[in-house]
Amino acid sequence: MKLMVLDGNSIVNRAFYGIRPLTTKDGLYTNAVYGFVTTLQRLLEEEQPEALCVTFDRREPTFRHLAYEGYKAQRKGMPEELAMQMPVLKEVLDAMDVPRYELAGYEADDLIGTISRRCEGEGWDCVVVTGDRDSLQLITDHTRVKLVSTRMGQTTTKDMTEAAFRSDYGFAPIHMIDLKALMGDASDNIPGVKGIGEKTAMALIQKYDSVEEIYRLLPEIEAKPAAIKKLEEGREMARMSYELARIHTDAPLDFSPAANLRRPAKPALYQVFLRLEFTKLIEKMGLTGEAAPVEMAEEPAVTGTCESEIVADRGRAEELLGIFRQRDHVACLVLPELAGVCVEWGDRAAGRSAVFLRSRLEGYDDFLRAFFSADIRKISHEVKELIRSLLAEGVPAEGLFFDAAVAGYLLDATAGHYDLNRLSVSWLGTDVPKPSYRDPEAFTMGEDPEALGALMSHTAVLEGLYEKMRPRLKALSMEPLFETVEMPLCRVLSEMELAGMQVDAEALGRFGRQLTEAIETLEQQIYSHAGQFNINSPKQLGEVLFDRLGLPAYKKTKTGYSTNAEVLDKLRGMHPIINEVLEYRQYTKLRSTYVDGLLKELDSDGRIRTSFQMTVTATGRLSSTEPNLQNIPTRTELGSELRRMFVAGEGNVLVDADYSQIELRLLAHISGDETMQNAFRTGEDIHAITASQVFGVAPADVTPAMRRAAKAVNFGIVYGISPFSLSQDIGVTMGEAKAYMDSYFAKYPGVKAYMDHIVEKAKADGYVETLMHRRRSLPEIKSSNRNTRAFGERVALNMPIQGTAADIIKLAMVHVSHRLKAEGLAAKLIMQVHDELIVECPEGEAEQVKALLTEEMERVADLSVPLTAEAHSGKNWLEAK
DNA sequence: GGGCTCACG
DNA sequence: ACGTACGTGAGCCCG
Repeated sequence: MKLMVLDGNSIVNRAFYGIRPLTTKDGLYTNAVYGFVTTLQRLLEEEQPEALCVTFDRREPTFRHLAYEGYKAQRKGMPEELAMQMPVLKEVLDAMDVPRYELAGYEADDLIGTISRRCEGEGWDCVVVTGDRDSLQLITDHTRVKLVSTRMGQTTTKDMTEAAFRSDYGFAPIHMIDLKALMGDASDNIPGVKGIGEKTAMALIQKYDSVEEIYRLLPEIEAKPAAIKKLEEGREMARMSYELARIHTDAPLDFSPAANLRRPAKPALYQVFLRLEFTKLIEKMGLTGEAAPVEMAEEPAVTGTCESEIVADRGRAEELLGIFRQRDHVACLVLPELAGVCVEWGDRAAGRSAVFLRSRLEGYDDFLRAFFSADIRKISHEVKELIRSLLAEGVPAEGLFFDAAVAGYLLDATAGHYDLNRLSVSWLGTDVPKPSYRDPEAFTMGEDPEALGALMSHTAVLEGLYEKMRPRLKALSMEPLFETVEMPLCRVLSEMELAGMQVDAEALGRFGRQLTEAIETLEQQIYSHAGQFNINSPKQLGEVLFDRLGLPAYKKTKTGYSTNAEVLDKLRGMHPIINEVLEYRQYTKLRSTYVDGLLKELDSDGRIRTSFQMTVTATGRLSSTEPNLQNIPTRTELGSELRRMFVAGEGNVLVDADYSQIELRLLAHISGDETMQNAFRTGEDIHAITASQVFGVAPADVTPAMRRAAKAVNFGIVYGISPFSLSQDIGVTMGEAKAYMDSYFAKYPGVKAYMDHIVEKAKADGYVETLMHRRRSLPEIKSSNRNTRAFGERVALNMPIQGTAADIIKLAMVHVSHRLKAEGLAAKLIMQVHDELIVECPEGEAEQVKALLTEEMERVADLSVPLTAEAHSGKNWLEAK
């Protein structure tokens, strides 16, 4: 029989510092609890112990404090963000029915010591889990310590048995106490013997085993005279330290291993996890909310008694459409492939639902057209996807005015996921597990009542979400952003995704073959220097460059040598292999990500269709996936050749319009800095003007190097700069970088003031926002961890700027799209790359479209500086830039 | 699945 | 002493 005992404080601390701040919608910190629970789950799986318990320290002083006033005196208190999680953790453990032990006057260590001895006394084995090496003294034949350590963000455990300990330390575990008595322990403020360090102490204990023995033989022991002198002087300290380091195994604890046998979690655990929004864990641990008080318990279909129906005749469908038109709104979800529509209406007390299935309802297509017309107002989930499937079937798709995923994203942009279940958990406190479609066929035929019931529950959740989220959007002044930007954008993006971009597949193929030739040559050259190896493996490449060829390794990563372009660049000229590897990397990147990657995504009509993600980024930007068309190369000449492969369709051209310096203009506007605003009003090259002002030279005397430096500072400011990173970026010393920044801030005091102000404001509010009130909550900024806090400060500087730029271009997209239609043009918006829009249109429309694009893009925001956009047209993307 | 590298704004 | 610019996505390696 085996009992596992956790050092609660040690594990929770490790979890807290190992995971980025994590909060629920209501601002409750949960990262330490989450880390603790996942660690515990992993340990249980690994060890499969029959019994389990956790020990905690208490705040009261212990006998150690009484014995020595310096004991742990310098140890800092727990940071507030961690302290507030402790009661929550205890609640979780109680709900998991895991016994926990704490005792005034004793540390967790002493309780663990006591527990392990009692286990042994009753013939049990004991596994101690802790990050603290003190506990190693407890190791015996029947007690093992699992040391948990976090290095470089990686959590590893090391099993310390008696044998493992001996091979590491060279003496028996119990003499860990003696070791500590000599060398002390800075973290607990155990003094040890002054002047005796780890090396000497280890050697002494290995030779003489114990402090007692060392002092018994003192004058004659084998050690340097200086060490002997120090030992003589430190005799008292050693005795005291011994007492401090010795873990007590006789605490007055009411304990027996059998009382700690593992028990199933209580139903309360589900409720607690819901509150903490641990949906992943709920799923993984298979928790259910049988006891959950859910309005939806009286759910339709499942019981068969409710007000729900599968609509199988035209007349009834007509009748229901009439009812839907009378209502303020209804909720709807569709099945994959548009195989059916589930509609829910009425309030939660008297909800009704109906399912319309293609397989069961004659005239289903007519129903779709009627239902998705503007006279029925609908709330739904993932409206962009819904509109896309409707448009693909030729159904206009109107009247969708609320998307729960998009609303959820606006209300918490860093939540990460907005599936209905998660939204339901965090907004309604109930969960609606995904229906398992055991037999998809039967389901779409309406013959799987359980799955049908689940679909209806999902639809029913929408109404609840709407009722909770709408007032919240209003309270945060987000209604205009939601109603005039995000919701209309759903349709615009659907249309863009459907349109796609035409690609010259033959040219792309040719380009790929050229790359392959070059790659094969380079491969041979590289092998000729170093023999065959996998050049794509950073590990193998690192070994070749730094071990075999002996080149200097400037930088390391968590796992070994760094071989990135920055490092290799410094090695240029030291060996011909370097240039070859850099070229090889460039070519293989182009071939695998772009040539092969894009050809894989080519549709049969010669066009590539990306998906735009509108609920992913923390700042409000879009992202593009499968394939990502927002990172097509442009910075190198060879790479930009790929843009030649993105072409306009027959008889068409591409019109490309981009904002000029939108983020810096927003910085000038938001910060109110007059000098920077004036710089933009002159309409000249902003980086050159900055250089002239920062370096104090006439505009005509600005050298390219000065402009480069000024540009780097301009960018750096927007990202939340530090002298170190600026110096890295432009290759100057940190002192010089600091000087640039100082003179920048002297020239643009408004920018400096803004930076200070926004950080202060973010600290006070716990969030930052854009001009249109798009919000990002920022728990990081109150962190007690320096690095985390510094990250929060940089985000506070950057998000309002990057996010406002995102607001602006999104609004422009909506306006552009509407105007292209209003003017009866065949032109279509097909692409967005953060500050750039691409329209495809017949050649004859090009001039009109250029004018329309720049006009709409410039008009959407009224800033204190001009907002300018430039448009060009061409037969392909490269030409149109 | 995480780490590294590299493509973009 | 430490770690070091914001926001993304994809391909590849390796445990």
